[in-house]
Amino acid sequence: MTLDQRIRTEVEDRIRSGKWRPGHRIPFEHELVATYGCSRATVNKALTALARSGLIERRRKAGSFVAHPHVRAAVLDVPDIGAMIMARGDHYRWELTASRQDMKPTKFALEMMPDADGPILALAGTHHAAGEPFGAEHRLIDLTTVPEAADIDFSTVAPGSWLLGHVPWTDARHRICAIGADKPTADRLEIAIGAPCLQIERWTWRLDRPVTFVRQTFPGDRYDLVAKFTPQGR
Amino acid sequence: MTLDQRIRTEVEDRIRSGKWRPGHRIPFEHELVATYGCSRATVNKALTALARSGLIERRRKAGSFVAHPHVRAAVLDVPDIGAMIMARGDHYRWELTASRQDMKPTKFALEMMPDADGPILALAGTHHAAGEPFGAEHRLIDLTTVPEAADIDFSTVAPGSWLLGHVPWTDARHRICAIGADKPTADRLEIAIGAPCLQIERWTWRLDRPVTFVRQTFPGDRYDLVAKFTPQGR
DNA sequence: CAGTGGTCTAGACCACGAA
DNA sequence: TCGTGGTCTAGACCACTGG
Repeated sequence: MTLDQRIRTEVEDRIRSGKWRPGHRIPFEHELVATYGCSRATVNKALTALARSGLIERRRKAGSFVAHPHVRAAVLDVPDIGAMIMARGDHYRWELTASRQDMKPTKFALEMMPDADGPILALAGTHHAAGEPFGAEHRLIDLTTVPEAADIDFSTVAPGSWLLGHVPWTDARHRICAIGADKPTADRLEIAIGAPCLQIERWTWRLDRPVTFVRQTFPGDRYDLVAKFTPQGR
Repeated sequence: MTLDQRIRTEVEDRIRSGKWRPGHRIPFEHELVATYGCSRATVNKALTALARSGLIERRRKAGSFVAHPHVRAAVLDVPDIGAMIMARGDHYRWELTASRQDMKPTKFALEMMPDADGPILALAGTHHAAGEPFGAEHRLIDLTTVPEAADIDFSTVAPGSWLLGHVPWTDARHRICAIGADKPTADRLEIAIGAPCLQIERWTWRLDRPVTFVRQTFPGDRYDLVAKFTPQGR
């Protein structure tokens, strides 16, 4: 273990154990320099890392303080659906049920991707796990941002998998909610109308250009989102 | 803007714009030292930050490379429900409907908090927004880890708010799913039995000791989870 | 105004790993 | 082998800000 790691973990341990409560002033840099017998750069590196992770706050002239709990952030893995299904040992299949290329955004596309103004590729399909419908997907791809998508055969590769591997993106936004299945979705997923479903909508951008919008609908009993995380602010 | 920030953003811009594709070798540290006319420590600081954020990978002797997209991580804000409701301008009220202290974990508690072995505080209640039921909550608090909780009046303060401000935690896990409302939940939320609901379960630990388990159930039309994020690996 | 953290320098030694 | 990144040092100057 390096020295700056050691300083960081020793400070962190005192905070996580509650020995240093929120608001407590931790030793000045020059005090830690004396304690550890190292240079100020090393102490500074350790404390700067703690500040960046949100565990402490630093104020010039005043010192460094254990941060108060503030916003809690969860790290939520959102893997490729096909990879996820295969990872748990089930057979995966993507079924493309509709594909249409519009030169101008349709009403639905304008609503979901208000920044789009050129041609849009609209896809619909179903993810199958172990032969059973697993989730329904509606997707819009902005062909101005991703012209290559026009030439891809999305009946053989799921659009999510292809985009994941071929299109860099810089920002994304998720919306997660519970809805009752409507008639077309219920038919595609072979469930009852009104059955509770988890719906995930994701918008993806690349440098302020919209890349794709996707709405995925999963029967409530077939899909859980799981997130493990540690606090950002204390 | 500091020099290391400038180096970082200039490298980052080239990557995000696609000029440097995944796998591209970025200049060696000593080359950037010559380019920017600064010391190696400054270049190292910038590149180390980029590596920590997952944008580049660094290999001794070989150099630094633009990372390939790998796992996508979403940062999901999970604020205090009361604070969230008040933040959007609605009146918030917490209604405690049940409170029980068990010296030994009940069957339900053992299922949800298998590590618990001592007294458990079991609470149930409803969050109200603008006078309407907003979400139902079932909560277990491990009184061995959080003995202070035994003396708190949870009819006046929501347990989530109190725990958030008083109990440090080190790990948490979320599970998010869609379910149909059962009879008791439907009654409390004033919705139909079977109506789609978003259910969030959260386990919280402090240094391997269980702190609390909570199951929150929200009518599907009243609660969305929203997550904004940027990619970790490119 | 004085002391803190923020940043930077010009060196150094070392471990790793590709050649 | 030997160039790379990883880490560290002993200094320095400065901006900010609390007393």
